Amino acid sequence: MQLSEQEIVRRENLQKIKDLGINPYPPEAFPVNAFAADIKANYKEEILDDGTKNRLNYQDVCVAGRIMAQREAGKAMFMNIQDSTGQIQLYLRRNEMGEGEDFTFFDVLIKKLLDIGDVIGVKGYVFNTKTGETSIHVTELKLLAKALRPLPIVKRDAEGNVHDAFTDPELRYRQRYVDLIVNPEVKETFLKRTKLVNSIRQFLNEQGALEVDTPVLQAIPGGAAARPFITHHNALDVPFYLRIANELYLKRLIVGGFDWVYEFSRNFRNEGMDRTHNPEFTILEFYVAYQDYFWMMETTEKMLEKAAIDTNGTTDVKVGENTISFKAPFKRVSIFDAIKEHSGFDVSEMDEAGLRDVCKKLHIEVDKTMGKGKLIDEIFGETAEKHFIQPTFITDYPVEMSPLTKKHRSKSGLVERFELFCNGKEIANAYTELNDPIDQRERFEEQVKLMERGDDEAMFIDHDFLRAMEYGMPPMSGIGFGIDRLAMLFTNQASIQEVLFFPQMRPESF
RNA sequence: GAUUCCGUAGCUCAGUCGGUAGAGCAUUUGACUUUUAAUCAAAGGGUCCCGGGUUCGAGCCCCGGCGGAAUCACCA
Repeated sequence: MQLSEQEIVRRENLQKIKDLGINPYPPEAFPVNAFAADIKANYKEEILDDGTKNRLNYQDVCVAGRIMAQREAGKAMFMNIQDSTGQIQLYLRRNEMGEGEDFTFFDVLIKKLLDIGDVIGVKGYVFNTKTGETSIHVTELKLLAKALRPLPIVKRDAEGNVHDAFTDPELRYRQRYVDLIVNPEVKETFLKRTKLVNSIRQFLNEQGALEVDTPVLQAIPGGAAARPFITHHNALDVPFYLRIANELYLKRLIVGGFDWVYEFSRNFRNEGMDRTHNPEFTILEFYVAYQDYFWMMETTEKMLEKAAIDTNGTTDVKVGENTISFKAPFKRVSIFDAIKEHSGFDVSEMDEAGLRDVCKKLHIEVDKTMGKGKLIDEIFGETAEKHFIQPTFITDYPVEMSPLTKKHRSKSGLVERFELFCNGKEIANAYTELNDPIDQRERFEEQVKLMERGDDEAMFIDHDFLRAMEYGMPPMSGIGFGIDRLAMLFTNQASIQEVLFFPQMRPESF
């Protein structure tokens, strides 16, 4: 291994620390009793009549964290350490750190052998410096973990400007741990993502929904139209697919008698990667017996309004140039009205030839494998989709592109389906679910025809799913939310890689 | 998968017309007992992503590859 100058110095320092009889990776617990952010927010002191200070709290703290900066000042020293809540300054004095006249600990270990990046624990008392910085006056220091690689040094000045920011996306994503250490706003983004997920989970649990787990390894990759990853089970000697959706399993559970089930489903799709697609991603799906897609729209509004407030404290979310309001209710527009409004064409009564003609006039590329449904979807995607910035339900899709959806109660050729668009992107997809097993079998057979026509994303027939439906599937409504995209919206990130801790990358060679 | 752009010290970046490789931070040595982008003095640190080619001479020009980003296609 080729070591840099700084790595060699740190390895030498490690050996010197061992030579001093100090374990650079001690096993025993360190009794942390305070955190940087709490101390800085809550420390209090008063000035007495004689001018001396009376420190009121945090006079016996144990704090652990990573050294982020060192400033030597003669026989004293300042450090910034960073714990899970933020940074706080340490103040150390030579004559307080030794035993008697032996100042080895301060002169050698602290001044020479500790480096930026090392994890330490300190005991001491809190005070305010002359310049007003709340700091820990350290009386004891313990090395908890020696760092052998130098961190990127990011500096922030008094105005809050960042200097020498660690920005290279490749390094940030491949070494997310470093990104999280030196870029506090990255940590913020992920904390928000978890707040969002917690809010949704809380909402669903309070409504009486049941969180469940269903198979990731599936013999038939159902519930969506996408290319799957394929793997192999050795003992059974059969192929398995990583799930592209969990829809058909959740519906089986509704057959089994649960009224409302949900799952945050990690799905896998073997498709291109870009700033809105990662090969593995998270969809929240839930299915609710005896409800329809109108009820689902109202539930979606409630859930997202709460999620916005829980995540950002307000229903307004700033995304790039736009401010998006998640205040319920959301607009509802049928897909045909949306197309008419943004393309000028009324495609509601058109056959496949008419649709192909419209595509030609709009200069939309199509191929022979596309059926009526896919053509309509294409026209919508090219002309209308990007205009829906505020949350909008696009409703009543053509039957051809919705093989799992119940036919519309009053409009022939359509199904009871909506997609929720936000900032010009789809973030949810919901149906009044098809529960007629004869109809479902016919729809699957239509998919087989599409497959034969060359559509490699058409759905497989899942015979066990049909069997379950034949036992009697309660009417229900179901929905899927793109959780990563929701997280992007709520954290104002333009790239999915910014809301995934470890986005997929080409494997690194060492 | 296609196109465009990018790859120089641990990090962030300069590098002119093709002519001995530069800065700030970090590192090392020294000074400083309330500093905070600490300051002051000095020093060290490079497979210029990899491999070819052109040239007397390549970080720079040409070709191929690797990695990343953006746009497009597929998709959520």
